[in-house]
Amino acid sequence: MKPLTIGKVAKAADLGIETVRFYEKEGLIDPPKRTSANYRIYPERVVARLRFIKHAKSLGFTLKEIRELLSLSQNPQAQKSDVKAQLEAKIIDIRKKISHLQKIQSILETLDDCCDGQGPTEECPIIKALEGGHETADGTFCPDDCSSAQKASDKTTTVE
Amino acid sequence: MKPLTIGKVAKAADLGIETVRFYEKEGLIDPPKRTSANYRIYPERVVARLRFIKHAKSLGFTLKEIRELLSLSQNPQAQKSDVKAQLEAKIIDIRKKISHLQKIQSILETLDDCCDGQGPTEECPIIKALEGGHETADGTFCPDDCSSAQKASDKTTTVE
DNA sequence: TTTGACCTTGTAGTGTACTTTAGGGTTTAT
DNA sequence: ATAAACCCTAAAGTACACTACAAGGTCAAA
Repeated sequence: MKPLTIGKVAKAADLGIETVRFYEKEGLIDPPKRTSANYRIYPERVVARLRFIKHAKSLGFTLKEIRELLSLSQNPQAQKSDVKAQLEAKIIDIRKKISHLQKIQSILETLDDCCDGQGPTEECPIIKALEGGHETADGTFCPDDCSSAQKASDKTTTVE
Repeated sequence: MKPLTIGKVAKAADLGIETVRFYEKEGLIDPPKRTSANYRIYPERVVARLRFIKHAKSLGFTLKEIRELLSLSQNPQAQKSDVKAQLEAKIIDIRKKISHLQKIQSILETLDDCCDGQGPTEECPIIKALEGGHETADGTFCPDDCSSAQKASDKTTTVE
């Protein structure tokens, strides 16, 4: 009755039409059959697949990783443990990102503490700290002596 | 005596030559004067500026934000509180990223727990969950009923 | 019948931060 | 003198995931 055109599947999966075509081009969904007017007509199950893509993406999987997950889900030889392994790799990945951000957060907080926010930027300890400092093994900045910079700053700004 | 050419400042700041030229094009460092052969000759202080850029970048600032920080540091009208405000905005930014990743992490762990990793992918509860589910206000996936999916899976896989 | 909503293709643009390539000229060391 | 090491420009390429545009063809309703 109602052929499932691209606009309908896009709406059902809450994606843009262009995105659906893009996913076809990227091999994430199969090229569907066409009407005589060359319109794409999809089977119902493509909606679940598009939802899968959307949800996996929101959990931090890249399209490349999603392509792998989809091929696992379609391969009768594949084991659930293969999917589980991909998932666990992503968990590790996310944990690493979190701990990197936490490290950055604590450095930013240190820098924030080292400036009292009084006066012009000429003697700004934050800027001074970023001009000096060094990098740790992972390339992240690390201030050399923020606390002493704060002391110096205190001395110059608290003389009354 | 030894003119500070682009190769020397790049090395001193631990950046590629191309990156230094790129930062000039992007307005992060001033165009330096040139020799008669059109070679760039830098003042000493450009090294501190490049180090500043590198360090700020490693703390999660974008080039655009760094440009703003640099213009604050050069503006005699600017207050330290302006720099501090930028820093605090970035801290909030990083905190948001961390909490988003923590949310994702817990969802991924839930999904991981809901699969025993036994057997082929046909009945994979992880894939099933990602095809269903819904999105929360921020667009992140949320499984509908992972525990019940696990129960169903248990039933089919533990019959002996 | 004509208007508007839908569909088609291919190509180009977006943002971020570079990196690479092509095709030269210059300086320094041997 | 010549070769290696350095410098120059402009443009294109990279990765990621779309998004927009141009220039059409098709379908349903008023």
